[in-house]
Amino acid sequence: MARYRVGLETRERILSATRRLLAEVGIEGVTLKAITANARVGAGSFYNLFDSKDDAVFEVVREAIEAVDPDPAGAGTDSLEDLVDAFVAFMTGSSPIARIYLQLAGRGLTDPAIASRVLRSHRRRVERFADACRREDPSLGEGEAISRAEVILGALTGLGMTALVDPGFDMRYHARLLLPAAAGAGHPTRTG
Amino acid sequence: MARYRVGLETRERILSATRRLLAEVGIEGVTLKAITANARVGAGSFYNLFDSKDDAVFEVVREAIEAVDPDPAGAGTDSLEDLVDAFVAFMTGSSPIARIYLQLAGRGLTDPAIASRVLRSHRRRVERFADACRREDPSLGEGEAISRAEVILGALTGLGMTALVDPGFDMRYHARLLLPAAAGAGHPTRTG
DNA sequence: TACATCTTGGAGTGTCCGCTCCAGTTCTGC
DNA sequence: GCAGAACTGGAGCGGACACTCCAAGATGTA
Repeated sequence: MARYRVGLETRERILSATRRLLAEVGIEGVTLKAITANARVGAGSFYNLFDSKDDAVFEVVREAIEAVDPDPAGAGTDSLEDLVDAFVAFMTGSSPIARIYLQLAGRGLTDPAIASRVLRSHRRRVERFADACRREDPSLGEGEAISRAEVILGALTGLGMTALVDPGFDMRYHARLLLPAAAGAGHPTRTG
Repeated sequence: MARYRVGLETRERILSATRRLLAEVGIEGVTLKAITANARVGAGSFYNLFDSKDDAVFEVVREAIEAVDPDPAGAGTDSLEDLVDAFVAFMTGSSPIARIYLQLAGRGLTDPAIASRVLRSHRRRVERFADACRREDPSLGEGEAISRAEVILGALTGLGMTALVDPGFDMRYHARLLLPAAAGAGHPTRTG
């Protein structure tokens, strides 16, 4: 929509403001008024550059998720431990995008449009983890690797949630417990 | 606040309507208007019986969480597998409270009042899982048991989230992977 | 029965929201 | 340096929201 230089600059200013606000007040607190005030821009300018408020929010989240990728080139050099550590850093680090991401996921539970976007991102991440699993243990089948990835990633998400709600929770410690655990589990087993 | 019989009945009708609406439209879609219309009650009656809309929502969630407890008496007879299965059923079963619970947790990420309620419930559940871990392996220390419980529960929460967003996801299968996995992990270990 | 207290409905209040509209301005290609 | 398209701010719209107010009626108590 933006073609002139000034328009593109305004667009960036709006995205910055949105990013800042998401970090400060979470996804529920971000209003159009706050965004435009923060970006020093009129509502008309905003709608000249974005189709809706959510459009800007999604754009910010998308960019932020891309930014934390430890191997954006897809060289396939990251170990499972690297990925887990990166995820922990992502959840507990200074970037607030993890909180936003989980809030979006929560919304996705009743909003199909959001759900599809969240799922797409989740599946990409599962693939990445599965690849690392197979690199670590080449005898693994593809399905097994995906299962392990799903479990580790699910666990990390849940632990991240706990960490975000409970500041005293040591996510790194608990996440590390997953590494040997996941390596030992290949098939669903009855224990009782 | 309610003392007469009619007031108590109205209160129940309001809670029923809230419960029904939470199930149908999720936590974001529940409005006061919808609740009062559904309960066939005026706004004034609502506020005669509840302090706020959230009050009614929390009450419903609280009751629902109590209802799914497989061992409400606290007899200590539930195995880890029982608890995991119960959690899976809770997440994938017909009751919509799991979805609401996760949505509340998401809100808790930026709303401290909600966060404290969510955390309280989470800690109770962790304790229950930890007790089951120690029953399964009495040599376990208290801290170790809590760690295992935290990991299993975190994983279940994350897997539950995936299951709710992705209807094709087999949560039961993946949750079972956690059982032998958790049993083998006691201390954080470096693997790389 | 007498009467204090509780319950009721729903019109109304204040607030906030996302978004539209548009007249005026700035930008860029030619 | 002109034409036309892109950009701008901000008043204002329509509607949703949680919540208040209160007169009238129902209920429980002595």
